Amino acid sequence: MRADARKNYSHVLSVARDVIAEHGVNASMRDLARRAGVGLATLLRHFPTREALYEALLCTNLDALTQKATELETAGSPDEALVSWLHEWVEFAQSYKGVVTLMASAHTDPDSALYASCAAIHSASARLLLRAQGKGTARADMSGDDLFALMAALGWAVDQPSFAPRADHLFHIIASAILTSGSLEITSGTDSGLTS
Amino acid sequence: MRADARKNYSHVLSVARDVIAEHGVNASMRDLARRAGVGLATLLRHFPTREALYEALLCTNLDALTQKATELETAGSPDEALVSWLHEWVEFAQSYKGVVTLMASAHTDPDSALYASCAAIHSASARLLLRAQGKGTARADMSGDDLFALMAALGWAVDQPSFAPRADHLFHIIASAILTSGSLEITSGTDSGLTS
DNA sequence: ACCTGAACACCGTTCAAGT
DNA sequence: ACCTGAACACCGTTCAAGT
Repeated sequence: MRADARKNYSHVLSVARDVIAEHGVNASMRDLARRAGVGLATLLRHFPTREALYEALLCTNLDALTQKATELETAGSPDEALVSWLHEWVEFAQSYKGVVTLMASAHTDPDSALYASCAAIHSASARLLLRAQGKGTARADMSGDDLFALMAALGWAVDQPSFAPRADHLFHIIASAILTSGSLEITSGTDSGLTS
Repeated sequence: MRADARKNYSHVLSVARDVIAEHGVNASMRDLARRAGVGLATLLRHFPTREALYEALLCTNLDALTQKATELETAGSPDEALVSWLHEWVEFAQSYKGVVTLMASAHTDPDSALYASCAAIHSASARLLLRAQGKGTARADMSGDDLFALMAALGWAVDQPSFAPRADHLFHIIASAILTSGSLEITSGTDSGLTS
């Protein structure tokens, strides 16, 4: 890659970070190009699709997320690990408005630039679930697909402005729906160690 | 309303039913007008916003839904009523692609044409929840807002093509997250510990 | 009263022309 | 190699002109 190209590439990426923080993942590409001071066609050759842009934008976050999952696989109790993982996920979901919807549709489209990242998160989740199920602390009648769907649904909900105020509580309800018992305090008021 | 206006109104509505069944709630208004053989401006004066169109389109469904809720308030056990209500909701959510997202954003916007319908469903849900909580068969630490958020999240999930195959099971998981025990089989043998 | 074409300001895609 | 303006086919909004 030529020097000017590289400069454009990284500059667009940094401007994109600001723009989607403001307007969410459906922000206008044209507007983004304008704010980056670059031709629209230039932006689109670096990132042919919206998803390609977000893949580049989120790859470090997504890698950190799956990295965290592998750490959790050997640390602490299986149920605590699962809850911690869920917590990480929700924090990620809240980082950029609309990112969950994007990933939910990408994770079944092998052509999507986000497909691999989704698959990684999906399988990391499934491993943590399986470990907890082995100990009997997670619902036995749940598949990796179910867990991913619940994660996506929870992530979508907390992303809605109207539901965001209840995010912590919704997290708690979903978490207790996944786990079978014990490790999670149900009683209201106490913060059940969800802070990472 | 003049005769020709009335004819346009109802014809647009019937064409809209087909178009959104095909393309979901984000179908192009322009395309809809074309298919209805009517000027775009005409369509937009009958239905100034997309939500106004869907309010007119869904009002019978939505009325039937809240009607069903009031019936359930006095019929059967509170927990069974709640599950039946949840079932009705999911069926509605699946009737038109994207309708849940539309309602989730409408339900906090008093200016939306769908606001009243959302509020009606919200409060009907809250009443059914309260009755079940009175009998101790629904989580005590859950508000009407939480229930509505869970309903929306579930409705969103089953609307995603990738999650639709697991719709029944996701329904089951969410239902058992709301209820405390008993009427719904949760996991084999073990008591779920979901009691509040 | 009601309908309509057209102008407007957007959007993402594509490509020939520039350096 | 890489960038860019412009043309293209869309979108929803608005309004003056028609009946």
